[in-house]
Amino acid sequence: MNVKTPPHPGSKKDVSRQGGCFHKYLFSKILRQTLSLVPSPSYPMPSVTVENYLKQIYLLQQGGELAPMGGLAVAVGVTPGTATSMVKTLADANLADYAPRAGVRLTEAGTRLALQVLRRHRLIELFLVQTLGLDWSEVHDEAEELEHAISDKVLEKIDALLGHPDTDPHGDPIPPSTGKPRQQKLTPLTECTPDMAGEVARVTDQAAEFLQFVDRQGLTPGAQFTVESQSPTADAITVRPHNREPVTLGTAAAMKIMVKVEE
Amino acid sequence: MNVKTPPHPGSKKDVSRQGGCFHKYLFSKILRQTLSLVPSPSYPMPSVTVENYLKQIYLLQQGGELAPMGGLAVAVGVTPGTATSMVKTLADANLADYAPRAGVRLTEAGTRLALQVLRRHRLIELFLVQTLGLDWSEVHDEAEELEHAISDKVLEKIDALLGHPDTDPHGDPIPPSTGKPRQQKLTPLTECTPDMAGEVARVTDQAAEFLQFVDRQGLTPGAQFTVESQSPTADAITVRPHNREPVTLGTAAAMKIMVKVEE
DNA sequence: CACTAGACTTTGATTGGTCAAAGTTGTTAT
DNA sequence: ATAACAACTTTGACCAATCAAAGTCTAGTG
Repeated sequence: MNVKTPPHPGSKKDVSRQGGCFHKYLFSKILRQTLSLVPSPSYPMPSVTVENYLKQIYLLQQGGELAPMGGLAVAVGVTPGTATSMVKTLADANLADYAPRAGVRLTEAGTRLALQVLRRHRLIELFLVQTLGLDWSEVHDEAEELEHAISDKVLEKIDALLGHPDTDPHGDPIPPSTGKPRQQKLTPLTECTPDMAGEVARVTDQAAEFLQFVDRQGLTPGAQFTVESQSPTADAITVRPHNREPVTLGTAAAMKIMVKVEE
Repeated sequence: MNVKTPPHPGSKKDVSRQGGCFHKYLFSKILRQTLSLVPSPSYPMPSVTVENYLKQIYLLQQGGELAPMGGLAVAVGVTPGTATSMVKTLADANLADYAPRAGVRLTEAGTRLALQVLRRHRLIELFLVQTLGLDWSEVHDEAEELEHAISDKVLEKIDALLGHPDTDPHGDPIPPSTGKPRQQKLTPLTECTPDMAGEVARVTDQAAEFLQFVDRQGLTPGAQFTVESQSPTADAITVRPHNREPVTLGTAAAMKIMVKVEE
């Protein structure tokens, strides 16, 4: 029994990602599970929209918690009502568990897909910086588009070309093609105390302006620094990157810089 | 007066290509033209669908002729009715001239967009072969997706990386970013006569199977050859690529191979 | 405990893109 | 001239994704 879902009977071309009819698939999947005819045939290509929701839920639920619907709506850029209805669809598809008025969490299948999207996104970012020479402040938006268009084959070529890297230009970990993502144990810069030395590991804000600032100050991932002063009451921390002028950051900014502390 | 079309009021993210609301744009464009407030502000991003229709119309109308609706429907993989209604939309947008029951032709604006799509497609193909090492038989389908996701900025980086090439791996000309595409004057292999020598310049069939065959026989673009025999009645032509075994092709296949004849 | 503000969901409508099937037209053959 | 056919268009429906606005919870606060 062939379970392929003809997207549009009579159409000649493989419309694939964009055109794929996810909802029709759901039907056949439920059928298959009910009848227990096929083990677990890996999901066909979800729509760009579904991929974006999955990715954002993944990013919002970090730590096993439920992602709040409001945050999700903002993250994917839709109204709350739209998010609700889409999340219900994801739940029907067994990609997410939805607790009305509480939030949403990815299932294992959903997590797998989200990690694939994230892997595509981050490999593309690194590729754009490393191979094509774009600035790290502009690659996030580019990757946002490309992550939905690139095939596994091309992605693995890029991965190989880059030497199977494990972080992107912002220090975000690139999930492996299979298996669990590595967990980094990093400290936010806000928790560093004077005289501590460390290395910038990750910048958790993709806004171009912030990234350009970080770059100008010499605090890109890999940069070594020493903490000069820190004061929660003054809401500020001053760090000196090696061979650079010291920089003073407010707590809000410092929180976005994750750091590996020297032992 | 700012003419930007907010895709979804209140949305934070730039939904850009996929989400862009082309029809709403049309409205504002008509407004602008009517009121003569803005000169001619270059079209905003058409949807993936519109891009595909424009590309296929361009490819079908080669020679100033009208592209037939049936052929267009097959080319974009939709039913004839769908093609009709989409072409009407393109005509309303001044991207195409539509003659009911006769066919469709791109306007200048439509042609400009189609050439951009084609440029993206062909540069991507070459990039995939040259930089990422994919086989020339598989890059067409990959590029079909990527051509709608890549920004001008990334495209021009790729163009530079490849040294501003002017043909893709199949010998198809890469349209320049502005201005008219070059016209090659090539001969189909079917029109070659015995003892003529020439060079394969272009293979006008993107089917993987055919491309693999052509590759195995040593008839990829750039290959030198001599015609051994030719007979329209036998519907066949035999050519010998330099340093290779001779190959006999039927007319249907030979027509797909375009050739530069030695003077 | 009763209210209220904010978070969330529901409802009803819209849009772009599509199909199936019925209707129309232009062309060719008899 | 007319019949038949293929190509095309029209019509009515559908689906995914969305929004606006009205409705409903729920967690606090007084």
